[in-house]
Amino acid sequence: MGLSIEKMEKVAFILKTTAHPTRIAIVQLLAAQESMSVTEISNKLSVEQSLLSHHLSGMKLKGILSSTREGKNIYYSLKMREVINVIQCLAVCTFL
Amino acid sequence: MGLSIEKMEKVAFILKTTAHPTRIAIVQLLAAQESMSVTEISNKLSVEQSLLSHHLSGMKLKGILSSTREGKNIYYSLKMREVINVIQCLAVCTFL
DNA sequence: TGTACGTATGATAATTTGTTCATACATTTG
DNA sequence: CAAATGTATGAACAAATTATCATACGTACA
Repeated sequence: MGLSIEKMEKVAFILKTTAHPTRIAIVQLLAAQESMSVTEISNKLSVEQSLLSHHLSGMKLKGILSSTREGKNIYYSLKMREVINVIQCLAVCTFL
Repeated sequence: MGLSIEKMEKVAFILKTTAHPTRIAIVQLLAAQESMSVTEISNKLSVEQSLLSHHLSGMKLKGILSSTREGKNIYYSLKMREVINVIQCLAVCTFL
């Protein structure tokens, strides 16, 4: 139970990376869909391309997502699947 | 699985409230200890009184903690115990 | 009552995140 | 190769968080 300071910092880091409605929505999509292109995600979520790209590359940098190019498209998918549980954990609270 | 926008915002809200090393440390303490005074927490974590107080009242405002006064002291305790799981979820990842 | 202790509060400063916009890069297709 | 499509990037700005400081508030006790 006693996490080290270092570990707490890492956990905080990942939590921060997840703590945004758009990014939660991205995780939700990729939890259900294995992989999606930027345009697909952008349409689904109605988020402007550039902004979405910033979110995506941040999440990738931090190890939450991974990406692979296929022709003109780049497909993102969920690498750190634990975040699904993290979100589910809270989403399940009826009082939220 | 398909969370509403509203729910995603609420989840993000709680995640944000947790996503900080000091606040994670606070949750850890109160997961193991039921309740602690501000001074006790401050000593344990070596966080300055005023800063700690800001963290604590924020977390209280957002429903994560609750507090009760006992004489000169104010004791905080964990109200939303789900956050323990949220943290545990990530802390368990060996790659973190 | 006044002094000491524990805690909160509010202003401000410092830092970090989020957003927008213009533009660049990569790939495919005509 | 030029044009079109999909995506990334970087700068500039806006907004939110975090930290610091001074000070106020509440309670106990001499």
